[in-house]
Amino acid sequence: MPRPGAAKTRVERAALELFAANGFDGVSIADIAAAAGVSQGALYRHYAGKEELAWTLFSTAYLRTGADLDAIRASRSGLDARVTAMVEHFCALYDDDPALFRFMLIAQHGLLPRLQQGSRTPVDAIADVVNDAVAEKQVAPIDPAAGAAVIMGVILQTATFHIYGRLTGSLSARAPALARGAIAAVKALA
Amino acid sequence: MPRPGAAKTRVERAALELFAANGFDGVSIADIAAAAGVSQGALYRHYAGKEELAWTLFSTAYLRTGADLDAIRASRSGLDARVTAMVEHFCALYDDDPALFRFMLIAQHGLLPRLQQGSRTPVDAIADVVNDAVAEKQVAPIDPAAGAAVIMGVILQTATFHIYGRLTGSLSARAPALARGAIAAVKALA
Amino acid sequence: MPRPGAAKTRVERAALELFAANGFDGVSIADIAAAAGVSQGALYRHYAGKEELAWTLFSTAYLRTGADLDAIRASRSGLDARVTAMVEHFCALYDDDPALFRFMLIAQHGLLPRLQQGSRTPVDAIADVVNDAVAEKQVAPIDPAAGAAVIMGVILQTATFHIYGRLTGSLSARAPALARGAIAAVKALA
Amino acid sequence: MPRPGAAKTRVERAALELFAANGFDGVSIADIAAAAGVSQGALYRHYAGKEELAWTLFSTAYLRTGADLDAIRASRSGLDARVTAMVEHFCALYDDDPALFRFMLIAQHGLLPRLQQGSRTPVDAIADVVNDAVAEKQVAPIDPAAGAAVIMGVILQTATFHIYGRLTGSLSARAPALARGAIAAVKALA
DNA sequence: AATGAATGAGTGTTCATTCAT
DNA sequence: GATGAATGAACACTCATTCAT
Repeated sequence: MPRPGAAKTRVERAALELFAANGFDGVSIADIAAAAGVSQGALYRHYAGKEELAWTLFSTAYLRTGADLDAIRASRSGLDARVTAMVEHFCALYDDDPALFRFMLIAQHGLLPRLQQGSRTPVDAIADVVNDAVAEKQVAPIDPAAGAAVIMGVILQTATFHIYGRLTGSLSARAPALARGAIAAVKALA
Repeated sequence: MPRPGAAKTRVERAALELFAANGFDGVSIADIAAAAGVSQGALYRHYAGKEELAWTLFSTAYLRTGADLDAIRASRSGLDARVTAMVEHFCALYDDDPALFRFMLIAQHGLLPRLQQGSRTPVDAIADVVNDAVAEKQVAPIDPAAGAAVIMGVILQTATFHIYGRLTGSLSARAPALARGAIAAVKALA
Repeated sequence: MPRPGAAKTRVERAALELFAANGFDGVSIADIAAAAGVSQGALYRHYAGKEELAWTLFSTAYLRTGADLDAIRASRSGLDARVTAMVEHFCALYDDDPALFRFMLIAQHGLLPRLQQGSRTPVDAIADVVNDAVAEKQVAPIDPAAGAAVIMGVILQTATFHIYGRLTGSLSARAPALARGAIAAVKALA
Repeated sequence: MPRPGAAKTRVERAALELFAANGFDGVSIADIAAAAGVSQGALYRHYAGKEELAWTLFSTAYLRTGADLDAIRASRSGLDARVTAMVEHFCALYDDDPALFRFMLIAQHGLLPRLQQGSRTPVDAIADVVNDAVAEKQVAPIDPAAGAAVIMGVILQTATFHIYGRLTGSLSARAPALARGAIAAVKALA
């Protein structure tokens, strides 16, 4: 007799791991239910369907990350400090829960278009940091989205290489170098 | 009464566009056949199955890109010149055939593990460029894979932003800035 | 609103009759599902696939028959008594469930090789009876398998003729004559 | 440039071997064409379809065997001499072309019903031999079909055991014993 | 609340057959 | 006459979802 709520947590964790490993279409409701030790029907008490389950997992994690980055932006000033902290945050996120990170990386292709306009995504937070830096003349005028692209590219591609085994070891150990790379890249864009 | 061979070409183009837009699992053989104006059975004369069709499209494009980058590396010297030419190459690739680019971006998650060891991928070519630069003391010693990650990240994430509409206009116009960003990022890694 | 478990039984009966009448490849899952009054998908809750369904039906009936013949051998002595009882058993089997008999006759061509070594088949039981008779000098030395062949041939070909309408009436009525024929054939082999 | 007619022969041989090994449904037109070294389309110049090809092979061999047995019956007298010759004929048939024998054994389940009434089958020839023996008081009165069943059963089941490896060596070597068994079985039926 | 049997639409694939060349 | 590309109907099987218990 497990305490209520435990089932939901187990389902979410199982779904996350399976989605991360096999992609959305590579996982069946039967897989998730089996991994979570729950009946298939029970899943539908908590989620309207498979898609909604994935969407809940994704949007929660994605918007949470956006909020975290917003908090970093609010608590620091200056492009260098902010980007450094953000890169560290991403690296810690990856090291703490690679499955969650990989899930976000994979799921965006199918789920990003579903985000309602105005949501604060990680991209928005980073673009705002770039925008601030331009406004404060820390960097020459550039498109904030273009700046956000190179910052995220440096991080995410490094994570991707790690997933595929081209890089090993903790990502956090690489955070300082990645931060330097991201900052240099933004400044060189202009 | 189309001439023979035309069917195969039409199938490949249709498959590429559909895969790029909807992902491998989001496209059925029926979809491809309908888009190509061909019967479903006809597909199986040219490909052993859906997976093999996708694999052929992917590996052809991916290895072709690897070969192109190897050619660029062979025809130039110096980190800056090589990376600049490579970035230009990627941007032109994207502008010429965004569907192909997006397909490669999407398909790697499922198909990369299938590449046989020793194939020359785009990553290998770029990593070799970084390795050369280290050997020639153009940059301080860094892991070639880490260097390749930031270079590819700068390019691919920018392309991704373009796909999702966060950036507009031709990517080639951004090539010089991206090249500067990529080069600066690599040099700052050390 | 049929009670649970009824579906499985109905599926098995429908499959048996259809396989007996049309052969394994002459029956589709759709046929079986329709005859059983069940959806196609429901079949897969009970069996991994069409092949496994046929295999279950066959091996159950075949090994059951082997066990029955072993029991007959254990409960009697002497070639004549044993063969007579076995022939009666086969005839009763045929009369009780001609579809099952015909299914076994047909299915062996595809499924016999799948029997794992060491299983007690009807052939083994009969061959052992012949072997015993040789050991006890009731018949001159012959290959037990050759003896089993003629005994089974007498029975099975008679059943086959009945299936094709060359013989009519209950097979059990013919059992005594068949038993005499089978016994005489074995003894004449030497 | 093979001489005309050669293709048809190669097709028939290939079809026979494949059908014998894999059953009618286990062989595709593509398989046959490939094994015969002929295009798929070419098959339809000689046969209306796959079924007709199988039917031609079967009816030719089956009716030919019937005719052979009729000839044996015509050229000899007495149950013993006739059955002995017939058993020898079957054994020689098996030894000379096991694939053909196995094909006939397998194909009858699907194709026998297609024989038009009045054709002289092997069964008819053997039943006539039994009938003659009854008429000539060589055996007590029995149903000719029942007699034919035991004679054929003795032969065919022995052949079946040989196919499945339960018996080895040439079948012709077993012909005398089999003939004795078949004759004894018929006589014991009454 | 939870189960798991059942559904039915959809999937990738096969294959006998046709027919333009 | 021969070829092989193309067809289209069938096939076994999967799976998200529903619902009686």
